Amino acid sequence: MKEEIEKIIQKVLKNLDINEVDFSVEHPDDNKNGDYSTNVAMVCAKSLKINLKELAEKIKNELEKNLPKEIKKVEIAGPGFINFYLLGEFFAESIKEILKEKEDFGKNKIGKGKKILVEYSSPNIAKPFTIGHLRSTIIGDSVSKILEFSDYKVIRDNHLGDWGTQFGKMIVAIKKWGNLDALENDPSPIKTLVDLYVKFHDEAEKNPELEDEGREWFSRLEKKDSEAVAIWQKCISYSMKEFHRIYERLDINDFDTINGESFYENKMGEVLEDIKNKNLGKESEGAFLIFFPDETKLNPLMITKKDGSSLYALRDLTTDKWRKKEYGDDIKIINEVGTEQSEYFKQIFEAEEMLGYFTKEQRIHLAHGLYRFKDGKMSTRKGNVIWLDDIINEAVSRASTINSDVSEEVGIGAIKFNDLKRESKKDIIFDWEEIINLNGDSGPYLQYSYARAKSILEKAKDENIKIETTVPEGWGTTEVEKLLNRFPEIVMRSAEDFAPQQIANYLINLARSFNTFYGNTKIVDKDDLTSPYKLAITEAFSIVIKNGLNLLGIKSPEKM
RNA sequence: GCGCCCGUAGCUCAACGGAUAGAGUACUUGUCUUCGGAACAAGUGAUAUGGGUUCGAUUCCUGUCGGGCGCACCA
Repeated sequence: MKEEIEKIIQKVLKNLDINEVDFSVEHPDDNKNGDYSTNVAMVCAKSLKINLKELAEKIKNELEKNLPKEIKKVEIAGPGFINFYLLGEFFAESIKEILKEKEDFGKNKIGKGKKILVEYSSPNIAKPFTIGHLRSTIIGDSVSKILEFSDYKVIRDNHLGDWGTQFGKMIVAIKKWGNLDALENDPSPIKTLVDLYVKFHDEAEKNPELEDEGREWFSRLEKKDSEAVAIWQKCISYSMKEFHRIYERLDINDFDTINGESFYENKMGEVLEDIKNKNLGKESEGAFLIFFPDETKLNPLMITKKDGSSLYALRDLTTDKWRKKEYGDDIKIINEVGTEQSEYFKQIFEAEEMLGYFTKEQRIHLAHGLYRFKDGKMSTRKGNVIWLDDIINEAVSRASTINSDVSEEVGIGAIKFNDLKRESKKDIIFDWEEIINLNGDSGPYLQYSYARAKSILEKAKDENIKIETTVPEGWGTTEVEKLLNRFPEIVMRSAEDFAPQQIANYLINLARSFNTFYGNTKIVDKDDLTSPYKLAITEAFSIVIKNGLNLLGIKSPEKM
């Protein structure tokens, strides 16, 4: 419809001999101002320096000659907007469409089947799966789902942190204070490993030589020293077991590739050569780094250390080069990583452009902010990590006060929604009351609304009432109908911006309009159940909200 | 010190350069003995600050203040 209106306006402008105008057609926030609205008159009046009101009238008159049948009327309002009001039948049509397309409703083609790789989650081996990784996991999963829904060919990539100096340190700690055999029977080996790692840092403060020892063991690992490799592999197997358990619980386990950094370890030579061939690298204080043309804007990027061993940046460049070879030159890559690495990614993107690997359009750093805590209860003290399990368990236990049968779905959904409902680059103030609240802007509220709709439909089915999309007199323009109609457009925008937040906020508005539509339960009386069109809206609502929740990775239990 | 990000009701968040800046929560009030009342409705309450661009600025540019993050051998 939007496109149709744009076309008509183009035509009208042509008739009026006005060319090249950059106008827009949008939904007014307040639907008193119509279903669609255009600023075309204001924009034209400016560039043509003519009287706004006269022009608006002229355009309006011309428009009225060309209106499609779904448009009821056109009006000039406010500072010069031209507003379009649609007939109820238009919205009833989209209800029909929703009932027909079901889980496909909202799909769009903006991806045009192109490949896009989303790197997310990426926990570190032998480290806790923290709430920081949780954010990346939740956002990455949702963005992947949204892109897939929008006809992208999505490659979900879990880039495990399984390489780096930290493993040298880990090996030193295990050898000094740990016991490999005991680890084998340890019920929670990761906790033990983390304790050892913390101990390493404590000891290293008193005794800095330990750091050198750690670097040396990492160097041995890079040279495939058998003892180092054996210990390293043990760490991986303990961690992977733990990660799989967590992904299972979060219902996020459809990664296409789980290649750790170590996978790219033997491919780094090529990249080093590229850097040398293009003359981009320079030595400084024994280390090897890339300097950027404008040094005031971008700090140099270190590639290898003075002992020759690799750094994160080299492994990342190698990873991306491999991806290009594997998935094609025109692939886009999204890294879902915290905001603290913003500058680092700028360096990487610049380097990849200079190396001729990718253009900047192909590289996206989707950054997320930190978790912060309102009450000091779960704040991080030094050396005290927040374990993801503790957070999930608390969420589930709080959700069980709502309904114990589906507390797992509700608790986890609540955490996911809390993460996805806001702009991801901003920090999250973690507040349990906000997260679990059944009435607020929360996951449970959406799930509740869905269950309510399902229950109404169930009841109607028992009473043998059929759903029909014929619009009764005076219907077809309620808030909930209008919002249902907008779902595809919201999905599209959310895919363009990689922003699940837009779907999340839309769903809240939709659920609220639905609950307002039914009012308090007293109003859901016989009349409602015998109104086949009202049931059609209910059914459409249940479909859309379920599709939306799916895109956020949140389950929709039918009973709550 | 330099760079990036953020300052919107008491609190947590919205608003594709557009119309009277929306929600939730908290607080006040009303519907009211529940086929889902953990509901619905009403009310109080905000763009940190100075300048600029624009027909129009929470949004863009710029100064100030406040907060977060990053800045060479970690990832």
